[in-house]
Formats: sequence, C-alpha cells, structure tokens
Amino acid sequence: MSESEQRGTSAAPSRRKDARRNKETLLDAAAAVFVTSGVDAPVRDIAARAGVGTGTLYRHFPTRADLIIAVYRHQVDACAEAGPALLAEAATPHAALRRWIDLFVDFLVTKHGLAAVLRSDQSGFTALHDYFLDRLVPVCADLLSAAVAAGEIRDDVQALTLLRGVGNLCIGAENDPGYDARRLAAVLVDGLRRTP
Amino acid sequence: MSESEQRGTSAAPSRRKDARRNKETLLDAAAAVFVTSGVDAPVRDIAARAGVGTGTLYRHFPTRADLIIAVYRHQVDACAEAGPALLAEAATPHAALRRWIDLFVDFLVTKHGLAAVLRSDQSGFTALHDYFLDRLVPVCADLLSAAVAAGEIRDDVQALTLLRGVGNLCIGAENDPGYDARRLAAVLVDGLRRTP
DNA sequence: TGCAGAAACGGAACAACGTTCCGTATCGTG
DNA sequence: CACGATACGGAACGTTGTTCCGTTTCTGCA
Repeated sequence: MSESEQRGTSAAPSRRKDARRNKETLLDAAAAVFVTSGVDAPVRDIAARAGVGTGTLYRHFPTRADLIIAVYRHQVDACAEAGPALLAEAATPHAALRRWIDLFVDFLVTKHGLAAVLRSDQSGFTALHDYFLDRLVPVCADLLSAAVAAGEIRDDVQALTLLRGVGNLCIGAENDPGYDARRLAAVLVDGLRRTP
Repeated sequence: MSESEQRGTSAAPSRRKDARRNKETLLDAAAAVFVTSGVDAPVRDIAARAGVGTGTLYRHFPTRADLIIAVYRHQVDACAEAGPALLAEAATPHAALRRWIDLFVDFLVTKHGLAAVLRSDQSGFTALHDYFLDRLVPVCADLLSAAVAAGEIRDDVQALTLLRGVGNLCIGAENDPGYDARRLAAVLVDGLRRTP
C-alpha cells in the first residue's frame, strides 16, 4: 500500500522531465500568487507567472482545489502532527485543544482567502474540503475526546462541527483590523467547558 | 432631516408609475429567486423573472447589495427591534443576549448564502455589510454592556466582533446536515461568560 | 545518432457572468 | 396634444473559468 497509493497524490510522477519541472514551477508560482492575490487569484495569473499556458496548469491541477492542496499540504500535515504532541505536553487536554486550535487559526488567517474557499460549496472544492477534514478531524476528535474524558468539556460538539466553526470564524480575518478571529476562536473553545 | 434623508433609501420614489411598478416587481422577483437560487443568483435571472431588462434592474438597484438590503430590510429591522424587548423580558441580560443571537442566527441560516455574501469583501458589498452592522451593532452592544454590567460576561469582546463571528458561523449552514450553526453560536455566547 | 509514437504544451475559443451604454419607448405636464 | 424628461431593453464589453486541438517536445528504441 505504501507505493500503490500514496494518499492524495496517487498519480505517479510523469516520466517526462519537462512535465515534472512545469509542475514544480506551477507550485512555486501558485504559492507566490496566493500570498499576493489570495487563493482565488485568476488561473491565468498563475499560469502566466509560471510562464506556461492555462492548458498546462489544468493538466497538472484539474481543479483549483488540487492546486491549493498541493501548495499547503505540508502545513496541513504539520498541523495534524502537532495535535498528539500538544496533548502529550500540555497541562490538560483542554489546554492542548486550545493551543491546537490556535495553530489552526494561525494557519488559516495567514492564507488570504483560504478559509473562505474552504467553505465554498462550489463544484470542485469538495476535494479541498475533504482533504482538510480527512487530515484534521481525527486529530481534533482525539483532543476533544481526551478533554471529554477528563470531564473538562461538554460532549455534544463533534470534531467536524468544531473545525468547520473555527474555519468559518477565520473567514475575512486577514483584512479587517476590527475583527479578531483568534480571540473569537478562543472564546468558542472556552464555551465548550462544562458549565457547572 | 426627516424628509431630506430617509436613512438608506434616501432617493425619493419616482414620479413615473411604470418605474415604481418595476421596482416592486423586481423586489418580488428577487425575493423569489433568492429562496430558490440563493442571494448570488445571476442578475439576468432576476431581471428575467421580473420581465425587465438588466439595465432596468441596475437603475433601480445599482449594486447587488442594494437589492439584498431592499429585500431583507424589514426582517433586519425586526431583529433589531427585538433586542430591547428581549432585554426587558428575559431573566438575565445574558439570557436575552443568547435569545437575540438565536434570532439572528435563524434569520441568516434561512437565507441561502446571505451570511457568505455578508462576509464577502467584493466591491459593492460594503453597503450590505454596513447596513447590517449599522442596524444591529448598537442593539448587540446594548445587550453586551447590560450583561457586562451584570457581571455575567467578559468585557473584551466588542459587539462588532461578536456579530461578525456569529455571522461567519452561519456560512454554509443551510446545506450541510453535519454542521449545526445554532449550536456553535450558543457555545460561542456561552464562552463569553466570565470564567471564575 | 536518428526516428516514431506518446506525452505534454500553449493559447485560441467558448460559456457564464457582471456591468455599461445608448437608441428607443413611455410617461407626466403644460 | 406635443414636448421634454424619464425609464426601458438588450446588445456589447470585460473578466473570469474551462475545454479543445494543432503543434512541439521528450523518451525509448533501433
């Protein structure tokens, strides 16, 4: 299973050198354009920045979600892996959850428009949605159930709901000084506490 | 000041009967299309449903936000007016706040895509944004400060932040059984409580 | 090295949408 | 009833996403 399906990037790398090179170039270009123009920058812009045609971009990344996933995969994975570590080192499960959510919020807030497109139900974005959820929901669920087991929080909020909620709180947080997504996320996690 | 500027709909009604009639027809058409196709239905669809050209639609409602505001103004006003009433009748300010937020959430969740477009920072939507905020922030601020005065909640979350947060929580809530915006909003309001 | 087939490339072309513009039709008024 | 002002309709333009196909480039093999 390690070779036959490598989770997500299941397609084998092309045998042609130019194709591999173009894919790299496109990833770099996309990453650059994403930080300046946001994750819904025009496809043409990304292709132009990479010096390739739009057809080439679409062949490598059939949907925008594929491109976004490819660009941010590492960071999502890092966030996922931080979960167990926090659980091990934090004072209580709830503290671990709070810090993990902070990580997640930081990630989303610094990616122009990512949270919004994550929520978009436009066709083709389900892949993006699913990747984030597949990767992060189990981690969040572990943190939640640990906190529940410790009697710290209520047990009627699912990991998926919490993650979507936090993701939503981050929408539009990047360009708007009067709105503090981090604080709201913290308040939300606080609200999970058992009210005695 | 009562005549010269009537807050929002500052333009006097047209002297021409056909113009007034078309505006009404457009409002009805928009309301109908909004419930079936969401608030970002194509402008052409709305004009077609009303049996007028797109130019006519744009003359009456220069931006989509103007149209949305006109369609939902009554309901927004009703929500705003419910604030003081709840504060008077609820057991505590925090209870009033919770119920008022419920009202707000109910309103947003039942309008396909409204919460999303409310958050959109596309040009032209600032009017929509501003109308909601102008109308609701003062109400929310009153509820908040009453709860703060009663010592029920923390004092470091502004009305504007809370409203935006709750609005964000409602994004995408309409088509997705696994996500419960109402519950999350309740958890958020719960999180405002002073942690002793 | 040279060649044939496969693979990938580029960008023109199409569709959907928001928005503007102006020639035409309609209304209110003197 | 005629005239000016107002409003109408939809063609036309610009911007995007997406597809399609003639052309180019690469790779494996002789």
